[in-house]
Amino acid sequence: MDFRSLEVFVWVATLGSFRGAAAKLNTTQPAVSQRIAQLEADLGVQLIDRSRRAVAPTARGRLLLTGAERLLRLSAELRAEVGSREAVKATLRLGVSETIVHTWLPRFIERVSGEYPKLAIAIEVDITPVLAERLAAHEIDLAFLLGPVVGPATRKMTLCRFPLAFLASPALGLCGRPVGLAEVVRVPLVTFSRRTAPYAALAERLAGFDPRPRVHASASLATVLRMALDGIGIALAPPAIAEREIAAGRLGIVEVEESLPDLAYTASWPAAPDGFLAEALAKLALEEAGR
Amino acid sequence: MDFRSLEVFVWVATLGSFRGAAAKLNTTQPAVSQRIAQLEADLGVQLIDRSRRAVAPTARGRLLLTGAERLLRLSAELRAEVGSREAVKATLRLGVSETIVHTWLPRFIERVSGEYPKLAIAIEVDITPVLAERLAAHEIDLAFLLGPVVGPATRKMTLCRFPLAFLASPALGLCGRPVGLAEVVRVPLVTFSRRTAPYAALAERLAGFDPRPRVHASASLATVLRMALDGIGIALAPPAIAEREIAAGRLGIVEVEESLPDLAYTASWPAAPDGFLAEALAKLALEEAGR
DNA sequence: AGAGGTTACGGGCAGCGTAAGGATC
DNA sequence: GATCCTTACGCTGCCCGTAACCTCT
Repeated sequence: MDFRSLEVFVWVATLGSFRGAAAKLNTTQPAVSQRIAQLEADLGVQLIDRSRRAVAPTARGRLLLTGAERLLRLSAELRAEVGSREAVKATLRLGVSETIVHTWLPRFIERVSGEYPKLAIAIEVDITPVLAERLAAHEIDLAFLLGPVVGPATRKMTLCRFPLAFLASPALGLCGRPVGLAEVVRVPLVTFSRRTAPYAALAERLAGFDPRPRVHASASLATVLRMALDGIGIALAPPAIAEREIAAGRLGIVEVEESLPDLAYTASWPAAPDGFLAEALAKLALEEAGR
Repeated sequence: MDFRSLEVFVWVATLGSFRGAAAKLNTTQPAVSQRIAQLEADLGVQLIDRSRRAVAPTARGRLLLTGAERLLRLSAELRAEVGSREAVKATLRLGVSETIVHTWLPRFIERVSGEYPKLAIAIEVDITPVLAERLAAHEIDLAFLLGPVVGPATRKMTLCRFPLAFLASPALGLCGRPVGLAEVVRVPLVTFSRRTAPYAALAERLAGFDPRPRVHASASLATVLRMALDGIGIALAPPAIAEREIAAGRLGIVEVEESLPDLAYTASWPAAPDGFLAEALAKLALEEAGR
């Protein structure tokens, strides 16, 4: 009975699948089989009921599950307490919204590399709903994304709020004076992907307009900016992602009275026994995002 | 960081010695060295201060010590909770007083073999003070001996009480009628080894007699009985050890008014992280001793 | 000089991945 | 028949024990 076997068992019992546990643990399915078989032989007890398609822990297995989760949690806490950060050697899969990539993610990565030099971070950039799914499927360990993730098995921490603004090329002549929304929407708007919360909020706000304003959506925030820079449309995005362009005068903030809700970004991670590192990184992210 | 490394570390930190830990864990000193070095590399922290003759844990090491003890205790509890007794595979070193060997130890061994078929028990028979020392030195894991063991790091459980009696060969003509102590001590007494509590109690009781009664002491209880059977003296011992001889009429109980204190036997085991099995066996012993 | 910890080296075994086999829906 | 778990097999790497070395008292 070692930590590794307990970890494998916890994932098999939680996911109800040997293959799923193998995928989660970056190993092969026979390796998982072998560890479970060995654990059962070691304890002299059947732990997993394999008779059905979806495997499930037996009564004894459920007993072990709670105990194993506690042991793994305590061992992770102990590691964090006595071990040096320099010695943390692992790979953490991080999902991030593009907004964050263009704001404080570089600072965060720098900070993590300094504090955990042996920690490898695998970054996945995608829109919030995709990341939320991957988080639920345990395919990423930590995500910085828009709004809280629903689901009981997820822990979260609010990181930062970005106000939304209309960003336009100065060539459009909309900057430097108060402008009504009706005037703005004569030019196409360019914003986040259709499946995101800001797009939905914008669509709701524009519902009454006739003719219906044109709204372009891009899954790539960099592309949104590019389109605004080229005068194709007005970007609805956090000014924070375009600091350089605004400072250089290539983009300006359109002074619209009506405000859209801020974008609240949160860190989310599964409340799994290996979530301790994710929580530590979330705290670091909070520090960096707050600057 | 696995259970084995934590166990090795706990013993090194507790005993203040690599060699001592190796002896306790039935392995070699280099193996202990390697495990500690590996644990330190794994955590990226120095855990043991080797600068002095008696090694000691560093500040970080003390942190790890408390956490490791808790983890080991919890894992032992988890094993006991979900694992089957048939699967318990270990060697437990048991120290027993000779009295118990001659009474309920065979029943106890039988019972343990039934409940824990893969558990090997190494029995050491000796007098209580020797066993208490060996217990303190972690050279035995569990002891059934006379009276409680002093020491803060020891847990105990009262098992049984044996009344003391004077056992004499019927040829001496002392059985079957009330006899005063003064008459008894005309014959030499034969009892436990000089270093034991019953011997001390007897010596105190006989302090006022003149001439001083002769008292033979034997480290072997079987020899005490042999001497009584041969009429060399009167045995002061629990009748329970001589049931067969009494039933066969080869020994009789001398009816002396003044009674000596009962012998109270206890199970004792170190409050070490691996004491869980010892505790379970002590409970079994309590059941068998109570019959 | 002796006791105690470290380093070096060789053998054994557990654990993993690949590949083939069997059971269940 | 497709999916999922088990079994078989070869390999790598860890861990242990033996032995030689270093250090401190």
